[in-house]
Amino acid sequence: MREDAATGGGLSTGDRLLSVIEVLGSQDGAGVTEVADQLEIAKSTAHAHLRTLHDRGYILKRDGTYHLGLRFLQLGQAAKQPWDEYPFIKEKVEELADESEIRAQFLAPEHDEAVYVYRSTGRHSVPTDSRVGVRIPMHSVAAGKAMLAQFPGDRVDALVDRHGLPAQTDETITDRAELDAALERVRERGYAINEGESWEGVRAVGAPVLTPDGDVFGGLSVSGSPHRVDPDDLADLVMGAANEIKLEFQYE
Amino acid sequence: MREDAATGGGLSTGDRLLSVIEVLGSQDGAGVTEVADQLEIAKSTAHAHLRTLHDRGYILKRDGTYHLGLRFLQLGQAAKQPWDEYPFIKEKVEELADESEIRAQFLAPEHDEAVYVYRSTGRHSVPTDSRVGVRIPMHSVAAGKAMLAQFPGDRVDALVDRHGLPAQTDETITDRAELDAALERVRERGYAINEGESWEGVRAVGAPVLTPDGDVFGGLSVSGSPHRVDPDDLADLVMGAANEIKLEFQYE
DNA sequence: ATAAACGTTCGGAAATGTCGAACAGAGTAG
DNA sequence: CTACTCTGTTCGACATTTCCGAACGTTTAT
Repeated sequence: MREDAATGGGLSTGDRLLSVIEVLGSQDGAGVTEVADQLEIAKSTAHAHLRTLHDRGYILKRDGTYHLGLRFLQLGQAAKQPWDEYPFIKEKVEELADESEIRAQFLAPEHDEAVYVYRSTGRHSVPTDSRVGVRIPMHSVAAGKAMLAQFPGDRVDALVDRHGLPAQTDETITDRAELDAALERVRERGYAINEGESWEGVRAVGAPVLTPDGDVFGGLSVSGSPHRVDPDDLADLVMGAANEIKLEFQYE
Repeated sequence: MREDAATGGGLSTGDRLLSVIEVLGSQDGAGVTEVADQLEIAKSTAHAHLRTLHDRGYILKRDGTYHLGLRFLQLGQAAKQPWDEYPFIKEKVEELADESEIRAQFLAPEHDEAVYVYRSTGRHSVPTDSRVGVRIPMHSVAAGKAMLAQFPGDRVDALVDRHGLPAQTDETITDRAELDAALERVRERGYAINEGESWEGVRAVGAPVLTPDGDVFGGLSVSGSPHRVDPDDLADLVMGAANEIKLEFQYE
């Protein structure tokens, strides 16, 4: 998959350990042979890695296959902590979902991708945090485009160089010039629209969340089927919420 | 800390990588030198590990120090998935918190420890998932004792051999005979009580959550200051909720 | 009962992680 | 403004480790 480890002073063994973790995370449960096959390493090697993770309590055996253990839940909470420090972000997401009666979400930029940090489906919500932690290319979601539009040009350049503009649907922007035009429109309007660019038949309206200093802190969006998402109605709501978060930072 | 890696076919490099992750997770942010000092390894070694994690997108630099990245949030969600498969568990925790008007939680047994999976403080909750993912010795919490009481004797033996009975407060059970007596009482009554054994001034009532097959699936408990926690009132509520979860499994 | 698949152990060859020293850069105190 | 200290970074060489393949034991399927 990646050869980055050898290139540039990384540790290939550690790299492989992470690959093993990813294999276990991307499916529910895998055995020694399955891990070895997927990573194209010897069974005995896969076994050694799994043993390391098991001895340390990071994975466990259930029904004869290995699974990620709850230690990752602890690490995940630790990783999320910087956002939990500002509880009003989660509150605003819930407010937004309640008022708009569609899904609302807050995404954070990380390593040039957008990551779902909070999500709410309003008062009548299915209580599970579906999609939390999921990474998605920034150019393919409304909140991501809203953030991109705030980045300096060279940062966008670097991002596109590294990841390209992978298509999620037929509507995804895959052309650099088209992206620039879209970002320019976002800056003019102050909000971004996603018209089936990440999932067919899903429309979203997103706005950037800035710190008082003007740094991009994340992106806020609401999404749902097109007939329930009217940008003219929702843009002010989303931008307002984003701005309220910005103001809350003042009192920290 | 641990020398387990060398002993028994583990990979010491991978072991060290996990240690680096733990250092970053146990505090907010650490630099190369700090990691090296804490693990007593060369700065250049710590640097190599951090680079590996950084190149793979697992950690990131913020304000000049390294922090866990949101990729761990994704792994954490994957680790939690087996419980999210049964949404009624989370629902029952919330019900329990609403009805008792104190905190309610569901803990899962893993690697001989109890891990907070769900937690609710009722309708007027602070919405953050505080304590989720935290690991705690089973003998020191109500839900943990409730689970322990269901384990076969040799499993309790193995657990005590491995971890001992570390004290959290002056009230924590640290004597094996005393633990056995306590577990026997739990079995008689059907529920466990925690009287300041994990935190001073916190009382809890817990019950085991079993599968229809009789396996221990987890533990449910409510907790709060003693004057708000009357075991005679709450035991039936907690045991009832635990039993309802058991019944829900039937329809899966 | 036989076969096939899986997890596990082991030794040796080859690859790689570790260390320390040296370099560069940022920040601070004088 | 300079000197000093702290940080993060690079590099080469040695020693350690990882990795593989083959063989063994165990379970599941035919």
